[in-house]
Formats: sequence, C-alpha cells, structure tokens
Amino acid sequence: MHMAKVKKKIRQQLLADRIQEQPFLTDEELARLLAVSIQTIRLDRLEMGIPELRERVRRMAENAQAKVKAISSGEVVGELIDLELGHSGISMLRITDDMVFEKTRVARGHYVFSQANSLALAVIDAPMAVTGVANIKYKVPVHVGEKLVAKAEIVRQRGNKYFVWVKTRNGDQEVFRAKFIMVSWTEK
Amino acid sequence: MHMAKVKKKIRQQLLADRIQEQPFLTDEELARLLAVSIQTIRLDRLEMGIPELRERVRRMAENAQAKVKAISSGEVVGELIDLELGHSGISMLRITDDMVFEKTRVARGHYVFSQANSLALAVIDAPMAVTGVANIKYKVPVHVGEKLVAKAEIVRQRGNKYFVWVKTRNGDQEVFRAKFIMVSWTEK
DNA sequence: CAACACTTAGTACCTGATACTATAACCTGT
DNA sequence: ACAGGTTATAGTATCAGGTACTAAGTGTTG
Repeated sequence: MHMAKVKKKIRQQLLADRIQEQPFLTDEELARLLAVSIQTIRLDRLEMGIPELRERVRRMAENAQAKVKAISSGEVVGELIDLELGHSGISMLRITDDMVFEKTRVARGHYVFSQANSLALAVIDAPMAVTGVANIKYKVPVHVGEKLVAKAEIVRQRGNKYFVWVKTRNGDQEVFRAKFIMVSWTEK
Repeated sequence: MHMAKVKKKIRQQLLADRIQEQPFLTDEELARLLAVSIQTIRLDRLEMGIPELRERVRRMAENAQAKVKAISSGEVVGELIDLELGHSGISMLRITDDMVFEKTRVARGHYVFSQANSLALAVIDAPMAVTGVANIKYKVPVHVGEKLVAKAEIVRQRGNKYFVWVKTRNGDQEVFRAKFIMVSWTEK
C-alpha cells in the first residue's frame, strides 16, 4: 500500500481525525496508515498534545463510565437537589454536549423527559413503582449548557396511583411540563 | 477444612470485589491494600481469570462507548429496522442489564420513551424538529432481555405539526403506546 | 516429621510508550 | 547551485505494568 506523502499540517490533521474516530490505534498502526515512520507520529502527537494510546483509553473509560452513570444507573437523572418523600422534589440537569442534536444544538427530548420521569418516580413513597401514563408538553427548546431545574409535586393519590406534576424551568422560563400517573407495585 | 484455603478464598473474593469497584488499581496498589505480595495478587488474578489493568480499562472503554452511543449519539435509540420517511418506521430495542431497576429488573420508563420519541422524530420528513406534546401510556412492565419493537406512524399533518403515533410491542403484547405532536422547525 | 498447599522472591521478556540524540532528506531563497 | 532551516527517520536508554516461569520459603495438617 503506497500513500502519497502529504504536508505536515495536513498529515497532522489527518492524524488527529483518525485518532478521534479510532482512538484504539497504536502509534505503529497509525504510522502504517499514514505511511510515515513511528517517530513522525510521536512527534506529531507531541506537538498537538495528543496523549498516548493507554492514556486515551484510560480517559475514555473514566469519562464514558461517568456518562453511562448519568443516564442509566443513577436513581435520578440529573442531580437531586431536594426531596420530600411523598410530597415533592427538585432536581437539576445540566445539558451537556452529547445530549443535543449536532445540527441544531437543541437537547433531545428524551433527556428532559428522563429527568422529569425519574424525579416523579423518586418523590413517591413506595418501594416499587412504574410509570403508567404521562402527558407532556415541551414549551421551549433547550440548548447545550443550560441548567434545567425540575420540580415535581404529588397532586393527588388514589389507591396505588400517584398523580405527579413536573415543571421544568430554565432560569425563569418554563420549558417543559408533564403530568404523570405513577403506579406503585406491591409485590405479590 | 484447610485454614489456608479459607483465607485464600476470602482474599480472592475481596480482591474481585475491589477490582469490581475500583477497576483502575494496579497490582502493586492491590497488593498494598490487601497486605500481600504482588505475586500473590497476580496468582489470584490468574486463577480467577481477571485480566490486567490495561486490559480491564480497554474493555471498559469499548463497552462504555457502545452504551453511550446507544442512548446519546445515535440518531435513533435502538436499531432502526425500517423507515418510510414521511409515513412510518420501525425500530427495535433490546433491554439490557443497565436499563432496568436493580431491585425489580423492570425497565426504566425513559428508555421505552426514548425509543419511541426518537423514532417519531426520525419518521417525519423535516430537516429539524422537536417534540411538542406527548401522551403516553405504559401498559405492561418490560423486563431485562426483552426485545421491544416500536412502530411509528404519522397519522396527520397540519402545517408544521406532525401527529405521530407509536406503539411498542414485546412479542404480541403491546407494552407501550404514545401520541406525539412533533413540530418542525424552519430556521430563521 | 513428611507432604502438600500456599506465599513470596526473582528473572527474562513483552508492549507501547517517553525522552533524547544523531543523522538524512527536502525545500527555499538568493 | 549551494547554504540553512525545516521535516523526517533512526536509534538508544528508560519506564510502567504487566506475563510466564523457576525457585525457594512458610504454614498447616494428618
């Protein structure tokens, strides 16, 4: 395989892109792909401040773990600010880069929903519960960097059904509103 | 009953737990924490088939990246099976371990929502759009391992508002149903 | 006390690097 | 055309965090 030699800056750009796309490549593999020596790759990385493979992998692992935790494993999506079990609760979610659409920079709806839904679940005082029904209105698009504050309130309880209203604000502006009916689940 | 054996097993359990909790520890650090020699740690890892630090980190990075991709960066949550732009679409989502509540093994509601919502967005033939309103009913709890098939259909369009219905089934059973009003977004 | 499991020590070697030195190849201007 | 600077390559020493293996203790226990 013979690749045309390119200028340094162009090569460095190619290198950076490649590493961005496939961070698991060693210097040796990168050298072969760009048809230069391994020393050149190392000089380029040094100049551009790109860390070595192991360091890249380590960072990805830490970072990705945190992101996975943010949406999947935590009890509540976002940060729980206040909770009065059986009455109300408040949580905060910061919209990060990976929660938005690339083109529009507008938050994907399911993040806003997730915050509200998980908060609604947290406020009800029952060992186990699931969402039954939800009525949702997105009022204003949310952008990257904004901090969403969701307030949940139990407005009525009938048997094992809890009616929870959640209002999400960005600053003073209400951006989202949801009514949930949560169903508690006595094990049998 | 051999005394030494018991000690060994307990230590190995402690070791396994520790690595589970803090996978970024080197053998040297683990040796210090458990007050044994580094060789003992290595023998233990060998016996239990626990890979070395670098390998552990590498696996975490790969794996976590895939998970992050599943919910955050992909256009559609789940796997897009079929899409007729402007009419309908089908997607499939496999419920994995980290999508469920630990205690109940029931899927968190927002995953089911995310699948439906992202599919609803995908079917509408507009460059940019956001969710406006959603009416949702969870009919049956979903468990780990199950495959959810969501079908979205555009039922009406009025101006820049698209009315999309999504029905999600697990096998023949309908587990979830949603009506979305999506709003397309002409940039100005 | 002898047998055997367990633990520790130590060595050679591996990968994927950093850090540094030395030299070769390529432009560029005058 | 040739000097001078930039760019590329080669090579060496060293490192972390291991694997794989050999050898020598240290208990425990029957």
